[in-house]
Amino acid sequence: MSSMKSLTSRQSEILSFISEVISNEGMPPTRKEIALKFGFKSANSAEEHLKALVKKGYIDLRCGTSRGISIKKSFSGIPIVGSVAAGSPLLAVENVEERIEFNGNIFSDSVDYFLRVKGDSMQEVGIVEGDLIAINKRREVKPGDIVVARINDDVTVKTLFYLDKKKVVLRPENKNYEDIEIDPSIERFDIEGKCLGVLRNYN
Amino acid sequence: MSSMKSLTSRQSEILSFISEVISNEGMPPTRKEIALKFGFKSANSAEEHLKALVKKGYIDLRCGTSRGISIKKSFSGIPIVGSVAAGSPLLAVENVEERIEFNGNIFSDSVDYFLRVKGDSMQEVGIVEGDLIAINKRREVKPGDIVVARINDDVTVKTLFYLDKKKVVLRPENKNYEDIEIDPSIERFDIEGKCLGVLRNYN
DNA sequence: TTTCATACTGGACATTTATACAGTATAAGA
DNA sequence: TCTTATACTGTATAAATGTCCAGTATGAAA
Repeated sequence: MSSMKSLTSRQSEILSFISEVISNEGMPPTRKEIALKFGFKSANSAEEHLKALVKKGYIDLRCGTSRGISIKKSFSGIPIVGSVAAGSPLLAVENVEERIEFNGNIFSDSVDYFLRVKGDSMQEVGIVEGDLIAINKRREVKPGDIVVARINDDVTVKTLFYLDKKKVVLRPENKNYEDIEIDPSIERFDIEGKCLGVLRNYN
Repeated sequence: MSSMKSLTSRQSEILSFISEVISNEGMPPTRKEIALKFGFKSANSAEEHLKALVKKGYIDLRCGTSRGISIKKSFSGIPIVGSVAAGSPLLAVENVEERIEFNGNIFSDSVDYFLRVKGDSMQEVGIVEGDLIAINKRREVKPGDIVVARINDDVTVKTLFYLDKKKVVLRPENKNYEDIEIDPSIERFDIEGKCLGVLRNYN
């Protein structure tokens, strides 16, 4: 898992396309459809890319079967980000504890990853320790949104209360905690994404 | 939606099989695969069943396309049960407010339906008004489980605290509410299912 | 009674599809 | 430098697949 053969940008595009077609059309594409999408004049180009993806362990091909492409479980699905190592990107391999299969039109935007909630600072809006929150990566958020923010090296989930160039206020949803005020010109501050919803699994 | 053309048992079996193959194999079956499954000696039998399903509005066929079967959204997916009319079965048409596409290995058991939460009686465990809770239909539950129960004509979601033939205690997870004690030999009491998890969508 | 829907078998055939082989060209490693 | 991986075009072909037509048989509806 850690030493994963890297894909060329073209191969990566192909893999994304396959994944996209599966979720949009409900079935994997044919070689011809891949060729059409990328402007290949021969279906064999698609075939060769597929073989490369098999060789590198990203997909399986069922031979003799139309549309017999399946994306290997370990690389499909949406990553669950557990504890975040200080300063590292959220989606760095060491932060991804697992991946889950998840298809559906449940949330209002696409889910880039799930973040496992630590602590009780959001318990009054029903977000509790261990919950998975669905995150869409974006910089633009508005007051009232529940956001994933990075303050210096720490990642936190709070309600955005106020935001301008000189001042940011993040509000915990728990009477025992106080608002966090940040001056982005002094402290390092970044919006990592917006919380689209919550997923909790009992047992 | 309400006056849905009914399927014959064979058609229903075919539809279930298609749905099963899609979720297991990641692509719809061919006519031949359907024929194989049901022991038809001709792929045309499958073709005719597919046409019947199209005619009755349960699926779409993309012509000339291998495996071009798609189950119509309105009949796939998992039902969301909103307010429950007194005395009616949870999954009665009038109680289903919507359906959502939902595939994945997220919950510990299969989700039969989602129930939309009313009120704040479970807020201390992070289940709040408007949340969807994933329910698995079953009679057997144990203390500690969050259950969907029917007391006389009312449906309620609570933590099961105690259960024997003469006494049942359901516990709201909110200090403002008191335990509900039922004598199943006097009151009508049924376990409708177990809550597997929570789904919440902001915005 | 005639029609129609259901549920099949059997055969035929055009398309779709997977997939091999022969090339061309470029860039990276050994 | 020789090899190997990448990224394509072009051609070919067997197998898979969709889909039509002609039957048979049954039961329900008109």
